This record gives sequence, structure tokens and C-alpha cells, in this order.
Amino acid sequence: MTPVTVAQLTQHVGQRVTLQGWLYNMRSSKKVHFLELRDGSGTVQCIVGLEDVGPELFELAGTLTQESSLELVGEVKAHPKRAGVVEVAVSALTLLGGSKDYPISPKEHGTDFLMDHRHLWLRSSRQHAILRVRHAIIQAVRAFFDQRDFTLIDAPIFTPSACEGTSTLFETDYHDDKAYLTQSGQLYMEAAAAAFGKAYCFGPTFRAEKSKTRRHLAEFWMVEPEVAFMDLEGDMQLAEALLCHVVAHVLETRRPELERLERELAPLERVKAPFPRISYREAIELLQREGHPASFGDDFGGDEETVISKHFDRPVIVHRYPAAMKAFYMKRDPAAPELALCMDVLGPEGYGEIIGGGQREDALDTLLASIDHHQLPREAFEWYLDLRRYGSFPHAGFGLGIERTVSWICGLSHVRETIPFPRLLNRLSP
RNA sequence: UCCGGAAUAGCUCAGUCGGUAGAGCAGGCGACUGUUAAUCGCCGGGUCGUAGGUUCGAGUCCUACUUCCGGAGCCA
Repeated sequence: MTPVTVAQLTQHVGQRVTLQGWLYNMRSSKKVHFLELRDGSGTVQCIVGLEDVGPELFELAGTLTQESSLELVGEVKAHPKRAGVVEVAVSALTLLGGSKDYPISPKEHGTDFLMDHRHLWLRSSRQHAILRVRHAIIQAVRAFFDQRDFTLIDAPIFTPSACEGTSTLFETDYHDDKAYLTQSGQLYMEAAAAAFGKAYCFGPTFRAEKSKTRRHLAEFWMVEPEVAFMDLEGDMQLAEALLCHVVAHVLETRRPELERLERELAPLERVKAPFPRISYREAIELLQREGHPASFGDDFGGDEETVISKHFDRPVIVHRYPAAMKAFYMKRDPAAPELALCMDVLGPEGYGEIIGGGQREDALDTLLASIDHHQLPREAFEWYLDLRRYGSFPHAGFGLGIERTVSWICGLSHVRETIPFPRLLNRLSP
């Protein structure tokens, strides 16, 4: 008999099936054991009745421990008390792998303990739900760009120099040369945009800042589209359309997981275009009206982003920050040269920056001056400057942080649960 | 790096005024025909983070260190 998955059981009511999985929990009385079986697709209650299986098998079932792996055969039946729920009346059962003293009990645990057992914690229903939402988000991101004729052009992970020159990088040895783990694929995407028109990359990025907050990881995944002949306005529209598509896809396909996470759905259902757009200057005024001491030239910290985003019922786009606080490749606003043609999308409900991007500087001379002004080594950027020497073109793009997006959509308080094996300031294992 | 908090059973925690340690869960044994973190009874389980100090006596007070948590800066 071919094994079926728990998720498929509703199509097999009245039939005998084989199931393979792990014991999630068990409740017992004198003549009946209730095994809760988990197989990765879901969980189902399996009934082992003394009179159905005989004393030998009944006794074996009684000795099973949490997370033992099993194969069982049984008939799929409607749950006698719960509408729409099925259970399995077991007729045969084989213990495949025992499990002695499984460390994660159904009671509470501390974060550090759970992170030490992250390889096992992934089995619990909450972590399962989060990572399924993560998968749905990634699926939606890829589908969004693929449907719009973007070409996936992944950027390298070893890089010879800093992209932005600001953040701390992880340094590593590369055949007796220094190399750094990438903090962004963007410069490479600009080359890709010149070759393919519309390109995106999706991969891990690394930041070595000694940062320890609920929104930081040393290793995180980023999606970075870059489009030739697109300006800042087009960039904002693209970011807005992407987020709408992603949220709609999760709402459509992962509602049980969101319910498991007790995620309030109304704020997600409001994520529809158009998103409000405010300039940096307007954001400063908004903060001042709220009694937050902020003046032109200040960057926004977590508190400021929260104040701004709480003013709106959906993601808000803040554009045209002072050029002085932004990376060297940002194009200046011709109408106000002290401003950069850049934008950040702030997630609602205080989730802060989930997208950052903008239009890139396409004039060779201006870019050279900017590299010098930022005191970056010109040699390292010669290839990048070639993109301005050979058919320069207006272009724009952005980066979307996957973990912050997962955290927002799942309604979590920390990004550490949004990635299977988080790399944090003090955690490199498991 | 800075500011704050914490460290006691396998896990989550309580521990009063300084008088040598307690619960729930997990584990073991038993009871119970339908349970949903099942319930009920019994049992085993401790170098109180480490090193000093004060004291007749320290889980408790003091000092240093270590680790973790929350936040800041920095960032997506």
C-alpha cells in the first residue's frame, strides 16, 4: 500500500491507508491510545483500541515516546466530535526509530534553549507554520518577477570590496587574498539590468555589525530587482505591486498557518495599492508634530519608523532622503540636489523598513565624484564605472529583506524565528 | 561598544527577614472506554553560572568575571 500524507487524508475517508511520521503527542486510557501523528504535511489523531489491535500491539503503542518514528496502517474515519476533521483507526503499527528523552516537551521553554535545539524545534507547529509562510512568500516573490519577464541573475557571495562602504563586512581568506561576504548584490544587478533589461537576484547577504535587536541577523536573504530605463516613480510602483502580490498570495494559500500564529488578518487584507507616499521632509514634519525631536539630516531609528508607520493603515513609502546619509550610487534629485532619488518602504504595525532602494546615478563624472567623496577605492569600482562608460542608462531597483517581511506577515516580535537556522551575534550553531 | 535585566532539578519558574531547597511539566510506576498541552495517585531527580569576600551561618548581601535576554547605535 502506497503511503499517503496527513494532508491527503480527507480524500481517503472510508479507505485503509498507510501513514509514516513521528509521534507528536499521546493520550492514553485503559483500552485506547490516542496517538497524534505528525508527518510534515500536518497532524492527525490515530486511535489504537485494545479490542481492535490485540494486547501485544496495544502494549507496544503504550510505550511509544514523543518523536518516535512510526509506520501505521488504518482506516480513515470522520472524527465523531469534530466536523470536517478526520482520524485514523489503527490496525497495524511498526516502530521505525525510537526517541528517548526528546528535549522539547509540550510545555514552555526559553528562547536560548529552543535555539540550541533549533534542529528539533523546527518540528513544532509554530515553527512549521512560520517556515511554510516563508516558503509561500518566496514562491510569490519569484512568481511576481518571473511573470513580469525578469531574468534571475544571481550575484556572487564572495566579493572583493564593499558595495556601500558603510556596513561592517565579514572578511575571509580567498587564496591568500582578502574577500568579503556580500552585503548586497545590487552593483552586479546593475550590470545584469544592462544585459537583460529586467533582472533580479535572490540570495543570502551578510552583515557583520555587532547588532543585537529583534530585526537583525548576521545572515539574511534578500531579493533585489533592477530595471533598466525605470525611474524612482516606477521603482515605487514596482515595490508596491510586489508587496501586494506577496501578501495576497500568503492570505490565499497559508490561512491555516496564519491562524496557528494567531495573526490578525485585517491589517494584511488592507495591503492594497496605492500605498501612501511621503517625502523625507514630510516625514520629519510628521515626527515633529508628534513631539519627536527630529530635524532635517537625521536618520530614522526604530522608534521614528514606528511613529511614521503607525500613521498609516498600510505600508508607507518614504522617498527623497538627504543624499548625505545615503550610499554613493544614489542619484541626486535634479530638482533638489541635496536629496537622493531613493525610497524606503516601511511595514505597517511598527515593523519598520522592509524595502530600501532607488534610482542609481548614471552620469560617470557624478559617480566618480561621489566615490571620491565617500573615500572609496576607485580601482575596486572600475568594472562598475564601465556600466556608465558603455551605454549608460537610467535605472532603478530595490532590496527586499525576506526575514523582515516574514516577521511582519506572521506578526512576530523577532526575526530569529523567520529563518531555519539563524545566524545571530552570539549564535553560529546549530 | 553603551545602558538595563537575568542565571536555582532535563525544561519553565518560586524561594519572605541571611538559618543548608520547592512546584508544574518532562521521565519511571500505577489508575481510567473518546482523550485534545487529557486527568488522577505514587517515585526518582540539585556543586543554586564561575571565582573571591562579609558572616557563627549565604540561593539570598558585596566585588569581579562568564553567558543569555531586552534596548541603543548600525542596518534590510
